[in-house]
Amino acid sequence: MNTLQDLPCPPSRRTRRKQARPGELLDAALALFVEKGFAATRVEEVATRAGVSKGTLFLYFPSKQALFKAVVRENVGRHLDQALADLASYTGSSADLLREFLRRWWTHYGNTPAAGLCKLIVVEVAHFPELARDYQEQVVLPSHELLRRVLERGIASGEFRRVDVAQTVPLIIAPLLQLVLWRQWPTDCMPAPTSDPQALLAQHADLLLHGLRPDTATP
Amino acid sequence: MNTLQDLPCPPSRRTRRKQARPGELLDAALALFVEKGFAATRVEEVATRAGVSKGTLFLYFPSKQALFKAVVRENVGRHLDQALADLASYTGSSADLLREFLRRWWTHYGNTPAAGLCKLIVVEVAHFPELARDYQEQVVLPSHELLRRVLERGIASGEFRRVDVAQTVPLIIAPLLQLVLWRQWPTDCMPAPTSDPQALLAQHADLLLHGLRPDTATP
Amino acid sequence: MNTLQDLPCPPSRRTRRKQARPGELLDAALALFVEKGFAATRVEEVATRAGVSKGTLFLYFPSKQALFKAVVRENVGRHLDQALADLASYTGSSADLLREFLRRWWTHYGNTPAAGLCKLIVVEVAHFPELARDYQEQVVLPSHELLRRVLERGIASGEFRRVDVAQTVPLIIAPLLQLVLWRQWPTDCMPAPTSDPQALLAQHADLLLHGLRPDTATP
Amino acid sequence: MNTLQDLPCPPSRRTRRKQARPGELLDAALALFVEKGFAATRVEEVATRAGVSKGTLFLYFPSKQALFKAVVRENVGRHLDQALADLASYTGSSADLLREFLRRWWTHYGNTPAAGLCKLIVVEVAHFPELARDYQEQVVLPSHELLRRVLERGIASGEFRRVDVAQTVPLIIAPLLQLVLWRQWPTDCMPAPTSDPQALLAQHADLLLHGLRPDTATP
DNA sequence: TATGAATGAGACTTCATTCAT
DNA sequence: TATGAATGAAGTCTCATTCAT
Repeated sequence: MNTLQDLPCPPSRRTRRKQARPGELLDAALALFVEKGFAATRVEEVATRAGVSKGTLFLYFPSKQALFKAVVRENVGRHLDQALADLASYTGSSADLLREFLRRWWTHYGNTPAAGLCKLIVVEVAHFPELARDYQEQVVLPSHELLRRVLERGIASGEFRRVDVAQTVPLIIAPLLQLVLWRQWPTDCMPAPTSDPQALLAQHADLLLHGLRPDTATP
Repeated sequence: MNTLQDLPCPPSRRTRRKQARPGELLDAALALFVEKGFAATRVEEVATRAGVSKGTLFLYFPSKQALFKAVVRENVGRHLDQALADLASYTGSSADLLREFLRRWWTHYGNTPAAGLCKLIVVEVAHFPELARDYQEQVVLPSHELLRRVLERGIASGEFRRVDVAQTVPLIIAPLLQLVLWRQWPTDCMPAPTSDPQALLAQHADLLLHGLRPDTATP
Repeated sequence: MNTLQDLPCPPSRRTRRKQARPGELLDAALALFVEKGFAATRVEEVATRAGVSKGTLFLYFPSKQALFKAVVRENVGRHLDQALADLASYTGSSADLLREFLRRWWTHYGNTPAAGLCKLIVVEVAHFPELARDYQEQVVLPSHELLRRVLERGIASGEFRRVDVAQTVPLIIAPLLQLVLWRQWPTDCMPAPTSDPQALLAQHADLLLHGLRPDTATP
Repeated sequence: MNTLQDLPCPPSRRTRRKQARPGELLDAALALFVEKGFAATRVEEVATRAGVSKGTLFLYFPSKQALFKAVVRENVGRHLDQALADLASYTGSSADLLREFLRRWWTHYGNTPAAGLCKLIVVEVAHFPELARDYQEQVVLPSHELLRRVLERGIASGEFRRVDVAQTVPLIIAPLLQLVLWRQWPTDCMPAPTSDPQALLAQHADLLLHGLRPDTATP
C-alpha cells in the first residue's frame, strides 16, 4: 500500500528552479557560444536566454571564462562514452563494427547539441589549453584508439588489407568532424555540400570498406 | 623635346612603402585573425605588426570589419585559381588526375598562409554572409565542380565504379579541410592526429582510389 | 486559578537569541567597519560573522547606511560617559585629576573595542553629518569641556601656570586620539611609534604637568 | 643678440597637454581620494575633474589602484625632504631648533595639499601595504629620527631635562598629525577644536619647551 | 522571524574610431 | 599621408536590496 505520506514531497518551486539553474544556463551558453563564439557572446544574452538576470548567472559561475569551461566540460564526451562503451566487445565482422561505429557516432554525438562543441573547440581552444587537453583525452584519444583497434582487428582477420593505420584513422574521422562543421554554417549563403548526413555517412562507409577490401585479383 | 618625363619614374622608397601599406596591413591582419580570431584581434596589434600607427590603418580601411573582409577577399581563392586552372584540360588517367588534384591542392593551398583562412571561415563566416558567398563561389563550388567532373570522367571511362558522386565529393574534401584545421591547433595540448601531412594525403589517395576501383568480380 | 501563566517565562533560547540579534550584528559590523571601512565592508560578511543570513540583517536595519549609523550611535560615547561622570566632583589636586582623566580615558575608552570608532569617524564622518554631530556632542564636547574645567581649576588654584586653555585642551587630546589610530595600523608594514601605550601616557602626563607647572622664578 | 630662431619652439597645444595630463590627473585624484576615500571615488569623477574623459585616464594609469598608488607615491614626502634637509646642521639652541621644526613642518607639509594624505593613509593603508612602507620610510622614520636627535642634543647640552626620548617623540608628532586630520573634517557639523593652527602650534611649542625645561628648583 | 535566490543599478575597464596636429 | 591622444559606447562583474517561501 502506498500511502500519501510515503510520496516524496515535491520540492518547492524555488528549490526546483535553483537546482535546474546551472543546467539551464549551460544549455543557453552552449547554444550561444556555438552560434557566436566566446568573445561575441554577451553574458547578459546567456542569462536572458536562460530566463534569469545578468547577476544570477554570476551566482553559479564566477566569470564568463568559468562559464565557458563548464559548458565545454559538461558536453565534451558526454554522449561519446556510452556510444563507444560496448563496441570494444563487439563480436561481429570488422566491417559491421566499422559501420556500427559510424552509426553510433552519428546518433549519439554528431546529431546532438554536443556536436556544436566541435566548432567551438576548433576556434577557441587556443585560448583555453586546459579544455583542449580535456577534449583530447575524452574525445579524440578514445575515438582514435577504438578505430585503431577496429582496423587492426580487420587486418589481422584478413577482412581488411594492410594499410597505414596511423594515417587511416584520421581519414575516417575527418568526414565526421567536417560534417558537424558543415551543419553549423548558415544554409542560405553557405550550403553544406550535402543536405543528407545519413547518405554521406552511408557513402563514407561504402567507400571506406571498398577501400579497405583486400586485393582479390592478387593470386 | 623632353622625353624623360614620359618615362615612368621609379617610385621613391616612400612611395613604394606607401603603396605597399595595404598589403602589409592585410598580411599582418591575416596572421592575427587566424591566430586569435576576429574579436580577439585588436586593430592596434595589426597596425603595430604592420609597422604603422593605429590611425594609419583607418586611412586604408574604414573599419575593423572592412579590414576583415579585405583580408578574406584578398586571400580566398588566391592560390586555388591557378592550382585548378589547367586541371580541366588534363589528359591522363582519372586516377592520376585525382592524385594531381590532391598534390596541387596541398602545394598551392593547404601548405600556404592562405590555409589559415579555413579556420577563419569556419568560425566567423556566420557573421559575414557576403564573405561566405565569396568563399562559396571562389573556393567551394570550383573545387566541388572540378572533383565532380573528375569522378564522372572516371566512371564514364570505367576507371571508377559507380558511386554517388554528390556524396563522394565532400568525402574527398573533408580530409583536406580537416588537415588545415589540425595544423592550426596548438601542438602541445592538442596534437594533430598526424604529423606528416604528405603521408596522410598519400594514404587518402590510396584509400580513395581503392575505394573507387570497380569490383573485380565483374568481368 | 492558573497563576503560572502570569509568571514571566524565562526566555527560550530562540527568543533570547532573537533579542540578541541586533547586538550581535552591531558587534560584527563594528569590527568589520573598523577593519575595512564602510565601503569595503560587505553586508554579507557582517551577516555571516553574526551567524545570520544576509536577508535577516535587513529585518533589523533597513540599509547598510542605517547599520553603520547604528554601529556608531551604539558605540560613540558608550564607555566615555561613566568614565567622565564623577570626575566633575573630584576633590584632589588638579595634577592628580589630570592623571586620573588620562588613566580613565585609557581603561574605559582607548583600550576598548569602541576605540576603533576613532578611525571610522576620522574617515567616514564626512559622509554622515548627523553622526558627526552625535560624536561632537557625546564625545568631543564633554571631553573638551571637562579638560577645560580641569585646566581652569588648576590655574585658579595656582597649581598650573596661565596658559591658553582653548589651545591647550586639543594638545592634551591629540596624543590620545593618535594612540588609538596607531594601534589600528598593521604592525608589520607600519609599526606604531611606541608599542607601550601605558608608557606613552605616563610620559604624556609627565611632560604635560611639567609644562603646566608655574615658573619657579615667580615667588 | 637673441634671434627668434634661438627661442625654443613652444610645444604644440596637444603636446603640452599630453605632458601635463598625468599631473592634472594626480591632482584631481588626490583631492577626491582625500575627500571621499578610495572606494567611494569613481574614476570618472577623477577624469572629469581633470578635464578629460574616463578612457583617457586609463591611458596614463592602468587601473584605479595604480592611480591611487601613484597619487600617494607622488605626494608622500614630497615637501618633507626639503623641510627637514638642513635642520640637521642647525647651530642655534635646541629650543629654537624645535620651534623651527614645528614651523617648517607646518609651512612645508601640514599646510599643503599633501597633508590630505595623512587621512588617506590612516584609512586605506591596510589595503595597500607597499604604500604603508613608503610612507613609513619617507615620512615617519625621518621625522622621528630628526626629532630624536633634537631631543638628545638638548639633553646632552643641558637645555632639556632627561626624558624618555622614545615616548616623547610621538608626543611631539601627535598634535601635528591630529591637526591635519582636524582640518579635513567638515567645519559645520564637526568643527576642529581650534580654528587657528598657528596658535595651536605656538602653544604646542610653549608647553613642550616648558615641559622639557630642567628642574631649576633642584639645587 | 528567517532564509537565500534573484535582481539590476552602477562600477571598472577595453578598444574601435575620431580628429587635431 | 601619418600620427597618437582622446573619446565613449559597451562589456564584465559586484553587491545592496528585495521577496517568495
